[in-house]
Amino acid sequence: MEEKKQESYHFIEEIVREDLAAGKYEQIHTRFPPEPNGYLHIGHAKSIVLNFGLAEKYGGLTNLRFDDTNPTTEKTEYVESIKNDIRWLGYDWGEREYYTSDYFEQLYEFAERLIKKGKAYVDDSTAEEIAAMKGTPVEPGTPSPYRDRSVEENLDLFRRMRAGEFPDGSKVLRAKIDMASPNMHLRDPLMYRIKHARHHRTGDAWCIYPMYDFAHGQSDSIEHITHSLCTLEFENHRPLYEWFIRELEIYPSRQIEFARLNLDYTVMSKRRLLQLVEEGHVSGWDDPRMPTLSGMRRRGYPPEAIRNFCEHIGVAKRENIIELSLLEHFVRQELNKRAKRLMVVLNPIKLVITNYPEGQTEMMSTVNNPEDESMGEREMPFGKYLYIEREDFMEDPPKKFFRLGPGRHVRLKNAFIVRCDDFVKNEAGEVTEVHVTYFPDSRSGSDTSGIKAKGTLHWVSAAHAVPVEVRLYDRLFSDPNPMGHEGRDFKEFINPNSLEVLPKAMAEPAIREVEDGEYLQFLRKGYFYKDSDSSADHLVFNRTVGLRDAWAKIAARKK
RNA sequence: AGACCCAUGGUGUAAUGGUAGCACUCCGGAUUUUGGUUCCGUCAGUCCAGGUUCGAGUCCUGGUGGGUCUGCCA
Repeated sequence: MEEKKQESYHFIEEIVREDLAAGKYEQIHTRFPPEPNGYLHIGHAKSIVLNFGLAEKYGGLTNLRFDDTNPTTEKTEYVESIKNDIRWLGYDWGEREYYTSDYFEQLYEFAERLIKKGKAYVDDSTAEEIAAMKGTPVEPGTPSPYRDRSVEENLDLFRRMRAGEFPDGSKVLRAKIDMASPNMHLRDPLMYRIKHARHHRTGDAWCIYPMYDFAHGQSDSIEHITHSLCTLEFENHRPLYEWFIRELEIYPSRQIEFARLNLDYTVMSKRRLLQLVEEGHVSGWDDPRMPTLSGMRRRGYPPEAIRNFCEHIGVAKRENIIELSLLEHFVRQELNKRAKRLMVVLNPIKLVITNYPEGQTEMMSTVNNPEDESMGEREMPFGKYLYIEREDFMEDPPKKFFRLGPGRHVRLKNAFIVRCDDFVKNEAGEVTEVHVTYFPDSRSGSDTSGIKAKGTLHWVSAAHAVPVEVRLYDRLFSDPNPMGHEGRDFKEFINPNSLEVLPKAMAEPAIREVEDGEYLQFLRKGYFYKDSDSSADHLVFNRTVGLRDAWAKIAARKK
C-alpha cells in the first residue's frame, strides 16, 4: 500500500492555488519591493523566497521593484547591494527591474484624476495642525478648513505644487475619505508632500513625491501584480490600498499580509541595524555578526542554507521569534556536505613525541571530506614536534574526558596512537609542553598495535605550521528579545563578548591553498570561511558556526 | 479607550468538522580514526468559559493575552 502524504500549503500558497484553479489569473505575478535605503537582512530573505519561490513554483513572474519615493533616504549604493544580495540568494528577476520613480508621471496623473473626482484636496495646514486634527482612535478627527476647496482651485494648487512654487511643508495633497473612520489611515491620508530634494534617479525633475500609500498599490497595479505580499504592519493600510484602486478604477492587485521573520538574540530593523553600524558596535553592515545577508555571506553562511531555512519556517500571520539554532541547523546541514576539512589548532600547545626521530618528517594521507569522496585526499606533514589544542590536555582529567592526560592514550587523527608520559609547566603553573611516546605499529590504515584509543585529536606539525588569525563569534545580544523590554534600550543587551580574536592559530600547510568563497571545516572546531580582511601573508578566518559539541554540554553540566 | 489582526509541545509550523503530525532544541542510546556525521528512541502541546454538533484545535459568543495603527518614513 502506498500511503499518500497529504501535502500542505501555507495560507498564501492556498490562496494562489485557489485563484489559479478558479481561473482568476492565467499566471501569478509577484514582486519584491525594497526601499533602497539600507542593506537586506534575513527578514528580507523570507520575503524574497516567498515571492520568487511562489512564482517559480506556479509558473509566474516576480518583479524587483525599488520603492524609491523618499529621495532623502535613498541611494544608488543601496540599489546595487540589494541586487547583489538577491542574486547571491540565487534569484533572477530577468528584465523586470522597476522603480516606483519610473511611475512618477503616471502617479501624478492618478492624483489629478482623484482631484477631478472631488476625492482629493490640497491642504495648507502645517504638519502639526494636521496631526492635531486627525483625532484619536476614540475621537473623530476634525475636517481641515481646506477640505472643501473647489476642484479648480485644487487642480491649480496641485499643479503649482509640482511647478515648485511652494516651499517644503507648506502644502500637501490629501485623499478625501472619512475624518471619522475608526481606521486612522482613512482619515484623509496624505498622498503627496513637497520635498525640494534631489532624487537618486529622477534628479531635480520633481519637488513633490508620493507617499507610500499612494505609490505602492498603484505601482502594483501598473505592473499587474496579482498577489502583493507584505508584512503584518500593513494590515491596516489594506482598506486604503483598495480604496485608491477602486476610485482610480485600475487593475486590482490584492494585498496579503504575513508575519515578518524575527530571530532571537538579534534585532531586525534597518533603523536598529544602522544604529549598530553608526555607533561602532559592529564593523559595518557586513560585520559577520549582523543578520544582514552581506554579514551572513561574509561569515560563511551558504545561500542554500538561508533558502532552506526560509522554506522551512513557514508563512503565517502569527508573530514569531525563531530560534537561531534552526538557522544554524540548516547552515550545518549544507556545510557538512560541502566543507573541505582542514586541521587547525586554535589554541596551540606543544606536543613532543619523545621516541620519534629528531628531524624526520613523514606525510600522512587524509580525506578532504568524509561525506564526499569526490573531494579527494591530501597529505599532511607529521614530525616529532606538533601542536595540539590546549583544551585537549588535562593534568587531572575527569572520568568522561577522552583526550590526553597523564598515562592516557589518544589517536592523532590519520597518524599514530600516542601515550602521555609527562608534561612541562612554566613558573606561572601553565602547561607548556606535553610529552608522549608513539606506537609505530599504530599508523592509520595499518594499525596492528591492538591499542584502543577512545579519543582522536587533530594536530599540526610545528615545523610546517602556518599561523593564521581566527575570529570566533557569539550572538550579538545576550537577551533573546532585545526589543522586548519596555522602557529599556535594546543596546543595553549587547553582548560584550560577541567577538573573540585568536591572533595565532596554527594551521596545516594546505591552508595556503584555500580559495575565496571556499567552505571549510576545521576538524573538531567548526565551520570556517576566509574573511575579506585576509592578505597573502595574513590569513583571517571567521568561524561560521561551531560543530555540535556533546563534550561541551557534558562539561558545562558539571559546573 | 476604538478599529483591525493573531493565539497548537521550549521554538516554528501542519491537521480545510473525524486518530493532534513534522522540523529544530533538549534528553537517552547505537555507530564512528571529527565528542562531527548517520541511525534509533524518550519527554513535551490545542489560552479560558460557554454554545452548536454524533463528533470542535477547527464553527459561534464572551473573556483573557499579544500585535498593529493616532509619521509630510516605507
